[in-house]
Order: sequence, then structure tokens, then C-alpha cells
Amino acid sequence: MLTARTKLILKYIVSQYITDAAPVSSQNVAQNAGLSVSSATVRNEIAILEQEGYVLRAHTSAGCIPSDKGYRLYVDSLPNLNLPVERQRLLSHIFMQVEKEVDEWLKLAATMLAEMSRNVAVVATPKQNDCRIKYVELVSLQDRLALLVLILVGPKVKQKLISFDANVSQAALTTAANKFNESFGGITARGMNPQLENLTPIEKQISDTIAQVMKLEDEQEFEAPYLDGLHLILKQPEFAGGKQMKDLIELVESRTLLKMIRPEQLKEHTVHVIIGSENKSAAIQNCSVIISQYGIPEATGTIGVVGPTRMAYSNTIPSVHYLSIILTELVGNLYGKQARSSSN
Amino acid sequence: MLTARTKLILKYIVSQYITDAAPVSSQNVAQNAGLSVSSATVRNEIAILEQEGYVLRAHTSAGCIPSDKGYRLYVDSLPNLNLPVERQRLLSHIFMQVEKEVDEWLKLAATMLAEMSRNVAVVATPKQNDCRIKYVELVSLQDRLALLVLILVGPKVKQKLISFDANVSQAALTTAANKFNESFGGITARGMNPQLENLTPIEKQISDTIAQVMKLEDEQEFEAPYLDGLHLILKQPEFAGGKQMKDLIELVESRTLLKMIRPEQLKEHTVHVIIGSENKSAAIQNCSVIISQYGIPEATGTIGVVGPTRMAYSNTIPSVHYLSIILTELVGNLYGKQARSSSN
DNA sequence: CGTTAGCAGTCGCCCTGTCCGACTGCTAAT
DNA sequence: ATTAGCAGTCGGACAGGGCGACTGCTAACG
Repeated sequence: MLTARTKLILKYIVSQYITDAAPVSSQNVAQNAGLSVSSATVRNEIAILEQEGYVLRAHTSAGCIPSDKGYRLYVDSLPNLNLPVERQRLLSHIFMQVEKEVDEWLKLAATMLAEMSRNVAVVATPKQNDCRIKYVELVSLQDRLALLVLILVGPKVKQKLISFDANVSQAALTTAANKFNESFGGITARGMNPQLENLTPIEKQISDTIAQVMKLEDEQEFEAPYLDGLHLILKQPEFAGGKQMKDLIELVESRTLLKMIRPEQLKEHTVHVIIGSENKSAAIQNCSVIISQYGIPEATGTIGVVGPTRMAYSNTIPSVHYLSIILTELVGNLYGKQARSSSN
Repeated sequence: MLTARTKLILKYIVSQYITDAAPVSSQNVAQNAGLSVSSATVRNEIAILEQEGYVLRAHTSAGCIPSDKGYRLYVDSLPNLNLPVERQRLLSHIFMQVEKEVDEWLKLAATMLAEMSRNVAVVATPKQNDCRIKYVELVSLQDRLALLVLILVGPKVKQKLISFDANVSQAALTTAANKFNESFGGITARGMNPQLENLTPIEKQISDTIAQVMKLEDEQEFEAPYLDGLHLILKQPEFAGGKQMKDLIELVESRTLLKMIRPEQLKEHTVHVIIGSENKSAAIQNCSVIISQYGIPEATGTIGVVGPTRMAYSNTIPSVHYLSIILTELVGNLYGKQARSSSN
């Protein structure tokens, strides 16, 4: 076990390395860490830290840099910080002013989070467990072409073109839509099948399409998440060499970023920090991820930050946390009564 | 004016530089360009090319690289190439198989184009001049919260939440929607105002929201375009140094890419090539853009490729062209019009 | 026993000089 | 007009040396 002073030195080293991105020397610690000892004493302590694997040295005569294990201790010993109140007010205010639209909220959250953390922010759409139909609308576009608009509980709107083999009038489409709306209200994909009786071939084709859209919606694990701040992270010195940058961008573009960074299970409404080699994906093993769930049990999304292990944890963790609270509130309001009345 | 042989040498230099990304020496030209002369003769010719500004030299004793002017002559002298027929068939086939959904087509087009050109592909949504209402739908979510679904001619579906000051029943919403559908069919944003008579305050609020959505839709010049291939372009040696990469990514993330690369006017259904310094935006002055319009007069979109000036023009131009034809056809079908087949 | 000062040793960085290879520019011959 | 040949130029790779920063160690100190 480390002594209190040793831990203090480690914490200073981590915070110093976070701001400077340069190896920390014993002199630096002795002079600025606030403990009145000489650099020689600090060196003795650092020797222990190195032995225990909390810090690394690039070579014999260089300052030390924190290891993942060092970051971990640093993060775990961080007090439970909150965003400054005026910051919170400002954020809430901005969210009030934006258009009332889920996508707008998420995009805004990504932009704000990227701006605050100076790193890549990722915000994934709230995902329902089993999507339920709220309303079906059918609009004729041409003789044999119609637009299906599916309003799901949430609310989420899906659209799809349907082309028929024969002419189908708007009247017929309206009739079909009414029929569906009578029997399909609040129904899930699985619940649809038993309802399909006495359908005309046209209606059969439509209901098949509806089922298909819903199946797709249920199956897809993630929609393309909102992403912002690539330009910020590229300014970090660790991405100066092309390799790391390319790895990250490839990951981002492959649209599997979220799958790669999300831990097996996120406990509700706590902020998780995954440091360097704790990551599953090799491409971001020198990155850290700060991530949290938001939303309500019926519809939960994910919000997080990806950046170099040398990131400003003490600022970023509260930012992620507070934004997850805001989004939870906004999404909760959407479901509001709806969620309660249909959940039993 | 350049002699035929000088032009031949220039073309060889350009094509060679495109494949190798390395300065081309006079020996290289003498041996491989297919004209049986010595390197000394070639040097004389290259001296002319350099004097006229078609090629540049990094320093006295180095091979030469094409200037923007050289690329321009090369591109202009390219024969009107078409994609190989089997390639065309393959592409068309893939587009037939994908989901019938405009967004899916565009995303697919971006991915295919990025893959074929090994560069960044950009596909912008077809933009209507003045959007027209096709159908209005209002769904109650909670006592005071409703979802407005606006189906525009095109078809495009817009959604927006409306929160009222008092309870509003689904029945009242349905009545309002019916009212709007009777008078608003095919109407533009400007055409709405005269129709607004005898409205309840609730209906007034709804119609205001509709007008607002349509105004926004008309005003926004570009939606976020589909983009793919960043990971490909980053493999190009010209982006090895961080600076250029950062510039490009910043441009991409700022969502002004399209505005920056699109020339003042695109003639319908011709492929435009903008080389290096011909670009408006300084951030891509060492990039070339190959871009074309697609769609029909009522709804035109943009499809293009951004890459280093040293890009494979002879492959990429036909790719952009053929994809623009496919998209034109698909969009045309949606509007129920015969797509104008482009003449080439 | 913890702490400290001092000194030797190590290593990266930067600057310099040198050599080598690649290519051009020029000139004189064909 | 074309060519061969030669001198000149430039960048890249490499090695050596000085410099600065920092550590590791040891012996002395309270």
C-alpha cells in the first residue's frame, strides 16, 4: 500500500502530465506539489511508484509519465465533482431554447460536450427495447407508389416507400391505415402477427412492410450516433503522428465506435471511466472513454467522450454526468404520462 | 502552344505522378513514355513545360511534378470515358436491392463512390426549391404535448413536437389536421398565410409551427450531406503530415464542406472538375473536387468526390457521372417523371 | 530512519559535417 | 533536332560531439 505522501505525489504527477503532456521531473514535483521536501526525497518516492507500476519512464534519465494503473488510481480518488452551478444554469438554458426535437437535443449535447471536454463526444439515440406502434399513415405518391409513415411510441417517425403491382387509390390506403390503427395501437413487432386477419393482398403487403420496418428497428443495436469534436482531439499532441489519428478516424467512420467503447454493462446514471488498455478495442488502447447512460428504463441512450488517456478527467466527468441528467430529463418528459400509463 | 510531343510528355508525367506520388525524372519519361528519345531530349521539353508553368520542380535537381495548370490540361484532354459496362450493371443491381428509401440510396451512393475513388465522397440530399405540403398528421403524446408530422412533396417527412398551454385531445388534433389537409394540399410556405381564417388558438399555434418548419426547410441551403471515405483519403501520402489532415477534417466537421466545394453554378448533368487553387476554400487548395448535380429541376442534389489534386481523374470522373445518373433516375421515379437521360 | 546535498552517469536532442545517389543543365558533337 | 557526357546541385542518411535535463547513488546529517 502506498503512503499518503506517495499518493499525493502520484496525483500531482498525473494532473501535471495532463496539463503539460510532458514527462514530469522530480524537481518539478518537489517545487510545485506543495510538500516541502527536496527533489531527492521525491525521487525515492517515485522509485516506489515506478516499482509498483503506477508510473513509467521513457528511458533512464527522463521524467516519469503515469501508467494506466496510475490514471486509474487518480480517477478513483477524484472527489465527486459537480459542474459549477452557473455552468449548469447556462447549459440548461441553452437546451431550453433549442428546437423541441430529440435529434436537435442530441446533436446539441454532442457539440456542447465536445466543446467542454475538448475531445470527441458521442451521443447515441435513445433505444427502445421493443418499439411500439403509435400511429400508421399511408400517403399515395403515384398510382403504384405509396409512402408509409410509421409513428412509434417515443416518439420516433420511420418512413418507407411501398411500390405495388397495381394501382392503389388514396381511399384504399386510408381505409387500410384506419384498419391498422384500430388494431395496432401500442403493439410491438411480435404482437402484430395474430392481428393479421381478413386482409386484402394490398393490406397484407403493407402490414408486411410495417413488420419489416419494426423488425429492423428492433434489431439494429445502434443508430449512427451524433459525433462531434474530431477537430479538437486532432490538436492533442498524442495525435500528431498520423497512425493514431488514422486508427481513430477509421473507428469513427466504421460506425462501430459505440460498440467498441461501450462496456458490457453500464449501471444506470453513473459515469464510467475506461482507461487505455481497459478498452476492448485495440485501436483506442491509448485512449480513455468517459461514458454514461441516460434516459428511462424504456428508452436508454448513451453519452460519452473519447480522448487520450491524458485527458482532463476532473472536468470531463462532471460534464458527461450533467449532460446525461439533462437528456434524461428531456427524454423523460417525452414519455411522461405515456410511459406510466402503458407500463402495466 | 505546345507541340504534340510536349503534350504527350506532360500527360505521361501527370499520370505517372498520380500513381507514384513521386517527382518524375526525365529518364523515367524517356524510358517509359513510349517515345523513343533520350532523356536529354525529354529534359529540353520539360524545360519548356516548366517555363510555361505546366510543371513545377521542388528544387533544381529534382524530378518534376504537375502544377494545377498541368492537371487542368490533362483533365481537359481526357477522353469522355464511361464506366465499364459490367461495372455499371453491378452498380445498378446493388441499388435495386437496397431498401426503397431516399436516405438509403444516398448513403449507399456515398459509400460506393468513396470505395471506387478511394477518396472522400459527398452526397447532398436533393433540395426542393419551395417545399410543398402533401399531408399533415397530428398525434397526441400527452395532455399538452403533440407530435406534428409533416409529409412534404418529394417525399420528405419532417417532425416536430408542439407543447400547448392547455390540454388538447386527440380528437381536436384530428379535426385540426383534417382542416389543414383540406386547404393546405400542395401548398408552399408563402401560400399558407391567406388560408389561415377561422382558426382556434390551438390551430393557430399549429399552423404557425407548420409555417416555421417549412420556412426552415426552405431556408436551409444544405442538409448535412452523406459523407464517406475519410479513412481512405488519410492513407494518401499527401495527408501524412498532420496539418492538411486537420484542415480537411475541420472542414468536414464544420458542415460547410459542400458550400465550400460547390462552384457558383453547376450545369445540369455534367461533371465538373475543380483543381487545387481553383477552389474557393483555402483549406482545400491542394485538393481537387469532382462534382455533379443529380435529380430533376424541382429537386436537385449534389454528388462529388474530394481528394488530393493527385487523384485518379480518369476513374473518378466516370464514377461520379454514372452515380449521378443512377440517383437522377431514382429521384425522378419518386416524382413520377421521366428522368431526363443525360446525353453522352 | 527519513531526509538531504552533491556528483557522476545516462539519454535524447540538436547541430554540424560528410558522403552518396539522383537528377538536371549545359555544351559540344552528330 | 537530337544526343552523349560531364559538372553542378540538392536532399537524405549517417555519424560524431556538445548541451541540457534528469536520475541513481552514496555519504552525511538531524
